[in-house]
Formats: sequence, structure tokens, C-alpha cells
Amino acid sequence: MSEQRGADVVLSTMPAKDLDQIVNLCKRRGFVYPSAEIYGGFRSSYDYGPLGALMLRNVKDAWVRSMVQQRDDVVLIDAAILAPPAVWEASGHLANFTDPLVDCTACKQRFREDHLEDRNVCPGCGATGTFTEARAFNLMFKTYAGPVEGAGAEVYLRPETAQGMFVNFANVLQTSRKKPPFGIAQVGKSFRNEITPGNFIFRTREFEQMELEFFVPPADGPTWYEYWCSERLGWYQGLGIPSEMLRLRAHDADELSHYSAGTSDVEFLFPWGWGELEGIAQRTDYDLTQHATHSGEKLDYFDQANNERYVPYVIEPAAGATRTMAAFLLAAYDEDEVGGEARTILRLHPRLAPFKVAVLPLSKKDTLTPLAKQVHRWLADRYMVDYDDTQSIGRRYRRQDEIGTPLCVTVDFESLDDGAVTIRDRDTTDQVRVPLDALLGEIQGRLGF
RNA sequence: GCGGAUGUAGUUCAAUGGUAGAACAUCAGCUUCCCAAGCUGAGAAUGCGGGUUCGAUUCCCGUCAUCCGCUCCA
Repeated sequence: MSEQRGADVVLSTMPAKDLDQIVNLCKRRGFVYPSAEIYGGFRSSYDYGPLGALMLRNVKDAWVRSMVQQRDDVVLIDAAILAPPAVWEASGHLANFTDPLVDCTACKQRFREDHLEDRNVCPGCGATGTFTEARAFNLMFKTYAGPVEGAGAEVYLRPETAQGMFVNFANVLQTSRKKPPFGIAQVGKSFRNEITPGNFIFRTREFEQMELEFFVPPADGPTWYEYWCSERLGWYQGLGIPSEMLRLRAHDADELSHYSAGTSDVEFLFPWGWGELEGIAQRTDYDLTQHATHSGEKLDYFDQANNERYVPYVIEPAAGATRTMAAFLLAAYDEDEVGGEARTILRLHPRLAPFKVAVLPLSKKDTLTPLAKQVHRWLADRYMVDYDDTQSIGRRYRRQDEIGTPLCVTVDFESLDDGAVTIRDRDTTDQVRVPLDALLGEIQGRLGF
């Protein structure tokens, strides 16, 4: 709590990053739209437009690249969103994700019934006997598999991707030939029936997660926990979030989940204060043990070298992809001046930018178009490349600045003669002229990939 | 879920109980135009439903959505 107060003080000294500016930009340029807008909107739901879909994919790709591709000890899976009740009974979500809520008809306040000292007395107004019947409020979305609704056909939309890894632990162990310490990663949609969604795409009922379950010998738990805390913090910094907008916050003992032996959140300084991007939890052997007990299957690991059988401990770095995208956008948003004119600029890391390059013929004249199109096709084989020949060149530069495109390639009339084009840099607005046969190498050098 | 505020072109705003106007953005045309140039033209809005009224974008009710606070927050 006291830390939160401190955050407010920090916030007041930070450069203003107005959420409205980001929301407007997202709408205007096609990053994020409110869902079902033509029908008046749908609460807590957002659609990712042409640029947003690219960027969200880039966020997830950057995560997979760091967590799977660049390591030899993590494998990727993609499990089903729908799962039967048995999974959620074992995980504890059916019991612990449900809150019995009562309303006081006198003062209109709402309480968790199991938190009341006296089930007859309203702590809000002191009235007695004014409560409604307790209503179960489960944070999981329930639906029915098959044509007949009713008990036995119930399934739940996963409230986290994690259970997919635990349920498949034995399968993956067998087929991937990995052994602890090793991890199973997954990126995908999860669903929580939040009572209070809000803050744009920060808390939505449908959201996307990037989770790793890292299985280690029990004694190594704390070491790997420290490792992943620092590893994950570094990921955000490496993709351009300034250190002063990030912090790692350890949960207090009374804040810990029932399964956790220690949790730290990676938090970002949102316009409304510090908010969680990722939780890194020591889940011990809780999940595997639960599923082993409920399923009757053996979920452990036999270490032949040491002739030792154990249930691995789990370190779980669980990140929210969609809220992380919001953080990247907020951190990248900037306004500066070029030639006395204000410009809006997204200083996105090249890996995250929807387009890496924009090809811009100086004029729409037919004489330039073939060469410009050719350059576009050539670069598009390798990168996501935009092509824009409308309006003035200055206006097009600004448009690309606003959507975070790191490089523009301009084809002009001289290009037809000298076979050279101009590369223009988003952040510095500097331009260099490059022969076409050196273009790809120059772009590669500047982007870093 | 409670309380408060808000809802007009893509965006930001204006106006009115008598049929909505601008800026920027967008699109088309002209200009051989390297940092939001100019000129001409075009498309584009009162969240949704009901009520009062001769007439509602304006007043009333409901609803949906957003923001702030509370509550909640694996």
C-alpha cells in the first residue's frame, strides 16, 4: 500500500503519457477498435485492426523468440481453450475462482458472503436481514459442449493457459525428450469474467497470455525463480521500455496465492499508476500434484543418473500479451518537432513496429511506380513493408512516424537513372542515399535483423 | 453492482425545441512535391429505443458504452 502511494508521487513527475492520446491514435490509425462498435459497443472487448494485429503478433513473436527459439530448454505447445470441469476441479479454479456475493437491499452495497462477520448484519449500513440470497459469481466462463445443455455437458473457457501445460506434462516429457530443468511455453487466449474490467485493453474479459511453466528439481526452485525474475525484466527493457517505467515488486505474504511460495510482478508505470504486466510465481509442485491426484496418473520425473524420482517444482513467468502491447505503445508514444512542426511519433522497437519499412515513391507519376513497386516486392519478401503513394512526401513521413515505422525508402526520379534510393530514419529524420544493391544490407544493419 | 460525469463526421470541438458547422484527417483532380505546402472538389455525424411535442440532436425515461470514485481483483 505504501508503495502505491510512492508510485503516485513518481507519476506526477513523469512526462505526461495520456491514455486518451493512445486510445485516439489506436482508433485513428487502426491499432485497436472497440468491439461491436456499430451495435453500440461491447464492454471490455476490443478488436485489433490492421496495425494492431501486426503489432500484437510481433509482441507474441518477440516473446516466443526469447523464450523458445533462443533457448534449448523450452518447448512450445498450443492447448485447447475449452476444458472439462475435471481440469478446473484439480487446478482449484472451480473452488477458488467462485465468490458468493450478497447485496444489501438497504444501502445497495455488495459483499462477499464468506467475508461477513455476521451473515445477517450489513457492515455497510448496520441493517439486519437486508441481504439478498447469495449468488455464486464464478470468474470462469461456462458453456456447453454438444447440443444438449445441462449437467454433464458443461465446459469452461480457460481462465489461464497454464493448466494446458500441466495437463500435458507427461506427453511433453515423453515426446520432447527434455528433462528438468526445462520449460513448456504457450501463447493464447484466456477468459475471466472480471467484475470490473477497464483501462482500455489493460483489463479485459478476453485477453491473451504468454506463459511459461518451467520445471526444475525442487531444491533449485529459488535459484530459478531469481533467474526468471531478472530474465523477464530484461526482456521488457530490451524491447525499449525505459527502466524508470518498470519495476519488479515482490508480493507480501498475505498477498500470495494459495499455491505460491513466492511471487513477483513485473509492473509498468501506466498513466493511472503501476500495473502488472507479468507475474513470476513459484508454484512448487502444487499443480502437478493436484493433477496427479485427480487424474490418477503419475506426473513426476525419474532422474536415472541419480536414481531419484521427484515431482518437479514449477517457476511460472505469466505475462499478459495484450496489456504488454498497451505498455509498449505508451512507452513509445512521443511528440517532438521537425522544422518547427509538431509531430507524433511511436518510438517502437523495430521488432514490435507493425511495418519495418515503408516504400514511398516521391511522386505518383507512372514513371516511378514500376520501380517503387519492384522495391516493395523485393523488401516484402523479407519484412512487413508498407507502400504509400498518396499526398505529399512530408505528410507520408509523418504518417509513418505516427505508426512507428523505423525506416522509409523513397524512390525519386533520379533513382531511375542512378539506381539509388533514399533511406529516411524515423527517430533522427536523417536521410542517406543508397544504391539499390546495398539497400537490403543497409536496412538489415539499421533494424538489427 | 453502487454513486457521479459524459455520449454530435475517422479525431478534436461548436450550435440549436424548427431538420447540424468547423478544424485536422480521409478520398479524387491539378502542381516533377524530400519532412503535415497550395488550389479545386467530394464523402462523412447527433450511440440505441421509447415518451412529451405540430416538430426532439436539444426536454424526460430506459438502455448501451466510456471516464472518475467505491467495491472487486489468482
